[in-house]
Amino acid sequence: MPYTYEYPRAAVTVDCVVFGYDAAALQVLLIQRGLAPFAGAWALPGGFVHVDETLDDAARRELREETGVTDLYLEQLYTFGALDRDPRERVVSVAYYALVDPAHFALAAATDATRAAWFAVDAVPPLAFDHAHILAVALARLRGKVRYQPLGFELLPEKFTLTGLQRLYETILGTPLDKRNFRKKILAMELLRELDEVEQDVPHRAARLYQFDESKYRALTERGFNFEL
Amino acid sequence: MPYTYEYPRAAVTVDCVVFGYDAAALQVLLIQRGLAPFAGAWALPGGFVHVDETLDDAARRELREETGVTDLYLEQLYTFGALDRDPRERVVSVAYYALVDPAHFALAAATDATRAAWFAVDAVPPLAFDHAHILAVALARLRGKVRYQPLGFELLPEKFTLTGLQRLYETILGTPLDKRNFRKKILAMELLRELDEVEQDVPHRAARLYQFDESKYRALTERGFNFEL
DNA sequence: GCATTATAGTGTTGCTATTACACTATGTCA
DNA sequence: TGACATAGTGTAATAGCAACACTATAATGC
Repeated sequence: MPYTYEYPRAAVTVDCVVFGYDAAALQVLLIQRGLAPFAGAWALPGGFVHVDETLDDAARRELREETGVTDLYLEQLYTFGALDRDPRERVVSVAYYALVDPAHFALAAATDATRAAWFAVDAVPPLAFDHAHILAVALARLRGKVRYQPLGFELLPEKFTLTGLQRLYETILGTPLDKRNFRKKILAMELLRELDEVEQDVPHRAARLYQFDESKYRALTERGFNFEL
Repeated sequence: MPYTYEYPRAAVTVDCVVFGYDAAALQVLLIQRGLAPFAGAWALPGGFVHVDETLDDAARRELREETGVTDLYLEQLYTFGALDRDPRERVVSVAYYALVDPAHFALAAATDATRAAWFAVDAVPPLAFDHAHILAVALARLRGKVRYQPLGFELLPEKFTLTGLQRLYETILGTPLDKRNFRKKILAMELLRELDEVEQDVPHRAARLYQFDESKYRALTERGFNFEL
């Protein structure tokens, strides 16, 4: 049942840049398109916004449908509205970026229409549409924001070692950090709960495990505290 | 000539939060709506995005048409997609925020359809749609961003005094700043060109005028320099 | 023209935060 | 039990930040 409008309209899509951290590299979740345009090419998960769902809902729905990822930190990134981003028609895309621990869930099985896989952010294949550009913007945002918001924890398992956390920050920021200074700073913030557990199955002295304490963070934030580096 | 689509679609609008600085207060530019919905109410300037213009172009066009403002710093803010933001139909709004020196241009004359005026940001009338929310988000962004990007200069005349610049920052940030420390810091950045001119028509010793040096800023930025406070 | 007023302009010091840096401790494995 | 791999820990020098008050200059009014 077709709908009629007085003027031609732009369609609205959402596209999601899902970051994960694994194997000591920052990864991004891509899907392989089954349909034209760009059939066979890799692309960011995403799709058209339904008329009865919010943008956030659309982003979560597309992620669930196309990749199986459900539980994640999700934040709007930017809205891309170049005239020729989609060869079919005028499409405005509201881009989101998301952070997730890849070990925490299984990717959706491949279907006829789509297949999902992780790629290291510095080794992504050519992407459909303007998705390479969107990815670049998302990376810049992540690198900028991770310095003054405790986002890094979203990419790690619930329990992690201080060295693991440091490696993550080194990977995202692209610079080595001093071990003693890093630990001093992080611990001084009192955002971490020290657990009575150590990592398992390592061929050397095991490191103590820590947990991010969301409630402490919220309490501190209300008192004007600012996370930094 | 109506257009037909398979599914109902969201319409796309742009809305602009235009900040100005005058009379020692931060101001926002509003228009009074002539048409339903919200006829007579004040609202952010904005309107529907044409199918053959980018989002940025649409924002600039609406500003020109509705307010007469043409030359300004304009940046995308956030995209609002709640289901009921517009009582007529589903409308997704890409919001922009803009900075301008109000003294630099004249507001567009009132027409049957619209009338533009400045309001102090802490004394705006009730706004149409979700525009009060959009304004709040824009203010938060401005307050956050002004600390690490030299945005303040966009709100001032080309030539300004150091005290004027300090007052602006105090107004936006809502905190008093130390005069000597402020001057030291700003001058140490070497972003300002010191002019051989002083302010005119003041009933006391006249202050020296300075000018923001955009090219110096770009040069420094490329070398990893970061504006702060 | 002199006193008043209003703002411009200017340095130093103590404190805090940041950086740079190297060794001992502990567990695993062969 | 020795070799190994990583955990875990403190200090000193430096740089950046915050706090603070007086003199200089132009205009105005008497």
